[in-house]
Amino acid sequence: MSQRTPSTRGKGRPSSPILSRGRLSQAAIRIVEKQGYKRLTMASLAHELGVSASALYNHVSSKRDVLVLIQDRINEQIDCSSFATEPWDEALRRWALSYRRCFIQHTALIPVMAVLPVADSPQTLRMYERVARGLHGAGIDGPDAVDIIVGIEALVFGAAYDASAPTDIFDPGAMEELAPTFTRFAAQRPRDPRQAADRAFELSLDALIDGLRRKYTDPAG
Amino acid sequence: MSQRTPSTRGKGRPSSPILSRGRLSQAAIRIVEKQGYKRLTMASLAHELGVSASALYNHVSSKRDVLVLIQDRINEQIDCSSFATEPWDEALRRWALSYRRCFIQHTALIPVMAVLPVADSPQTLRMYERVARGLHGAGIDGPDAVDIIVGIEALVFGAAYDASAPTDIFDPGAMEELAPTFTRFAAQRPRDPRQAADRAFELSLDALIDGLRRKYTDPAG
DNA sequence: ACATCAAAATGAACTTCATTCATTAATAGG
DNA sequence: CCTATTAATGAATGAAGTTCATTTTGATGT
Repeated sequence: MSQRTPSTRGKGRPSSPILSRGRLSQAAIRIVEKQGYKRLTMASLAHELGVSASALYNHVSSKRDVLVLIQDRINEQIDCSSFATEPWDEALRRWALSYRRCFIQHTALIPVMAVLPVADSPQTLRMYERVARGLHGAGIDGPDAVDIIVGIEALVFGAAYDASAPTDIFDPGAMEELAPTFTRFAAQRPRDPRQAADRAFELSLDALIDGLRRKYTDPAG
Repeated sequence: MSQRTPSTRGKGRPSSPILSRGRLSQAAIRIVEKQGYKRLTMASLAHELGVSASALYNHVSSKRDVLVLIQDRINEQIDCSSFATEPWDEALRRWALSYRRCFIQHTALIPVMAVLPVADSPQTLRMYERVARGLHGAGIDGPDAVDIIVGIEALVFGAAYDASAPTDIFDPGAMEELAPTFTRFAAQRPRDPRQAADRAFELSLDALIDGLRRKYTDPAG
């Protein structure tokens, strides 16, 4: 699965290391941002780096590995800083908003990430640690802290898909009579699908966090 | 995208219709349940039906189409009946539990479903209608009702992935020192990954619904 | 019965990918 | 300088989805 770090060569030597896991993931992200995940192939990645496709396999063991590398880099951009400054509930909210914002453009990673052992993703682990400490500081411990992380993540992943859904996703087309109530409600949403998705996410996130607040912040405290 | 219904032939006639969208999705589900999504190929599906792969394209326009058909059949199994008998919050809870249970074995469908126009999925539309009516009966209307559906679905999708994650997903391996707090908390979860995932989902679902209850059920009422 | 026409099935070919392998070039250490 | 290791190459493999020209089939109207 994961690769030993294979290159300690050419330290400060004239020859620059042509390939490395770092360059590889950088190039992969470049392709994804310019052309989307459909266009990210081992061939296109190799082309971007000026090598042949088979050369990549000296540094990663599969395309899935490439996706894992990308994922770890994207995870770096998620903002967990609020746990240092805000109450746990507000920090959780900001974390979730940032998390989702980062992954709206990367839904293709979700099936990989969601079942990826944290051991393969150091940045993810760092993120979890910061959140766990934030919750710990608020007196939320043990399995519950992990469950909260997992739950927020689940909502974030699902909501990231929504934001990338097509405009007409709730247009019932010829089947309107099958669902008159739903159709009427759906028609009242914002026309901009992104705005509609944002609204739905924030509604659920606020409700979730409100529920957590009630459960974990002693009402008598 | 979607196909006209092509066969109205052989009604009650001696010759049985060899292929149809119905048989196709039935066979696809059979393969998936016996051998998993990895093994569901156009070739294997054709084999299961005793035809050649190219014959399938007279009934569906792509493999994605096959997945859409499967999805609609699975959606039929989700239990929405509680909206007729229970208060909206409890009904929402039972719906979510059933929804997740149905899709734990079908996470491969999630990337398709999540961005699928409802017009391509009659059973999904029927389900939404029942939920929307249930919420309407509780005085929850318009965009908010849709946003609640979308939010619950998001949580369900994300949580379905969790339940199919490997046992050791939170084992930090060699990086334990990067995340001591998180590691300690994670170690206290149930060993059975399915049980751990169930617990996390129910914790978040309960919190979410509690938050919704507070928002939509007048505390003075 | 028979001719006809459209739907449906066939098998071969095409395309796109990821991945493997034997070989070759280059580099660091002794 | 020699040698072992590491990395890059290009050709080949194989799995999948998809297309197409052609044939088969079955229902329909005469």
